[in-house]
Formats: sequence, C-alpha cells, structure tokens
Amino acid sequence: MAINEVECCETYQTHEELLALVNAKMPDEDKLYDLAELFKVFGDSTRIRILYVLFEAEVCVCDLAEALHMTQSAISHQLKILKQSRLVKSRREGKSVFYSLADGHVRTIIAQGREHLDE
Amino acid sequence: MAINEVECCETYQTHEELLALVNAKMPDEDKLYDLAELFKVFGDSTRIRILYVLFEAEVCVCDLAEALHMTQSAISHQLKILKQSRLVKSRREGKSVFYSLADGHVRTIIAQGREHLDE
DNA sequence: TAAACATATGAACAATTGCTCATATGTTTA
DNA sequence: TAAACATATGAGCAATTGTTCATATGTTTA
Repeated sequence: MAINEVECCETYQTHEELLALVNAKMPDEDKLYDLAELFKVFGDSTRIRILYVLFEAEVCVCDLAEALHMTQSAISHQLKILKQSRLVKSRREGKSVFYSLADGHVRTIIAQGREHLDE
Repeated sequence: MAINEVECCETYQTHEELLALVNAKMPDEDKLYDLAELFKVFGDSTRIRILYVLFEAEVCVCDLAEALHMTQSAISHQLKILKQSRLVKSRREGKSVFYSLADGHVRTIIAQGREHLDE
C-alpha cells in the first residue's frame, strides 16, 4: 500500500504489478488518440464502401458517387477524411481527380475485421 | 448506354465494367454495416486503452477503472460495447467480473493500425 | 474570356456517442 | 436477513458526426 492509497476488490496483491505493467506497456496519450482516430475512419459504412471500390480500381470522384448512389458532395467530404488519414491518395487528370489506396494496411485491417465477424 | 442513363466524366468507357465489378465484389449491405460497427468500437481511445490493459492480463472492472483513472460506470459501459462486439469475454468470480480478450484478431487489428501510423 | 464540367468546402441540422449521476442487480459476509 | 461490495444500466447532456445545400475553386473547351 505504499504507492496506491485506494484499493478495490480483493485482487490487490497484484495491483501495483498491474499498474506498473500498464504504465510500461500503454502507448502515449497521443498515440492512443491517433489510433482511435484512425479506426474511427473505418467506422463508417460509406467510407468502407469507398475503400471496397478502391480495392478494385483507381476511380474518380464522380464514378465513386455513381457507383455508390451518393451525391458528389458526400463522397468528396468522405474522401477528404480518408486522405487526411493517408488511407487513400489522389491524382488529378484534367478536370477529374482519381483516388486510389495509399497502402496495403487498409486491406489487412478490413480483412481482419471480416475474419473476426465470420468466426 | 444501355444500362446507365446518366454519365459523368470522360471515363465512361469503363463505367459499366466498374459498376459490374463493384456489384460483384462489394459485400452485402448488412456485412458492410457490421464491419463499420466493429471498427467504430476501435474508434474510441478509452476502449483502445481497455484493450491494451487486457493485452497484458485478465482484469476485473474495478482494477480497469483504477488503472485508467476512470469511473466504474464509464468502464462498465465501454466493456458492454466491447463484449457485444465479441472483442472481450467475461467471467464472474465471486463479486468481481474478470474481463479478457476474446480472440487474436484484436491484437492484429491494433497492430496493423499502429503500423499504418508509424510508416 | 465565358461557359461548362469536376471537385472541394463551409454552414446547418439531425442523429449518434461517451460520460455522469442515480439506482438496480448480483454476490458475499456479518 | 441486512449491510457491504462489485458490477450493470437507464436517463440526460454536451460533443461529435454524416449528410445536404449552396457555393467556391480548379480545369478544359467553345
């Protein structure tokens, strides 16, 4: 009881051990925040659908809007979020802007999510 | 122009191809919704912190609350969400309830998220 | 240069979310 | 059985979020 004055249930023999472990292994506040922000991006079915389209091809904004039956504005707002998280990248070609996946983690993360749901 | 009456930018030679591909590869509405719901669970830093504690040990609610400096109620509400998504499981032992990770996908998903952020 | 096209963006609004507070439920012990 | 302890839960509130609408920015073409 040197470090922690307060105790709760009867597991207190390992309390200090647990708290030390948590302090040692827990990432920084900033890192945890960024991690949560990243997963938040995956936490919307419109953005998931956009990513699924981009799994297949590099696509411009208006084609994405058409394929997903949504307005250009809605898609554009979501693409901005995906780009800020560096999940997609863009390339201008004349009047159009083409979007594609930025890296392979997107596929892995979504694949793991599906595996979890399928088990 | 048999199937789609509306066109947008000049990439329309592949429009029908794209739309067919999207229809073929895109998971069902329900699956997409569940996937987004799952990632929403990862999209909160309190829940991420809970998961990080559970990476190290099976822990009861009051110890989680203490380790994360949060109220028992807040932790309990979040544990309910984690359990509904089958990311954690629980076991009662007397007055206490001990929580632990439900499967390995949690670690993989979070690890991939961190990899993405670190690149 | 003006019009048309493709995309981006700010404001606004409804819907969702995480926490707090009060209290209910479940378990043990005096 | 009553009191104490550990956890769960419903209501309420502030904060966040996804879409729409209007409009701005950027590019091409007549």
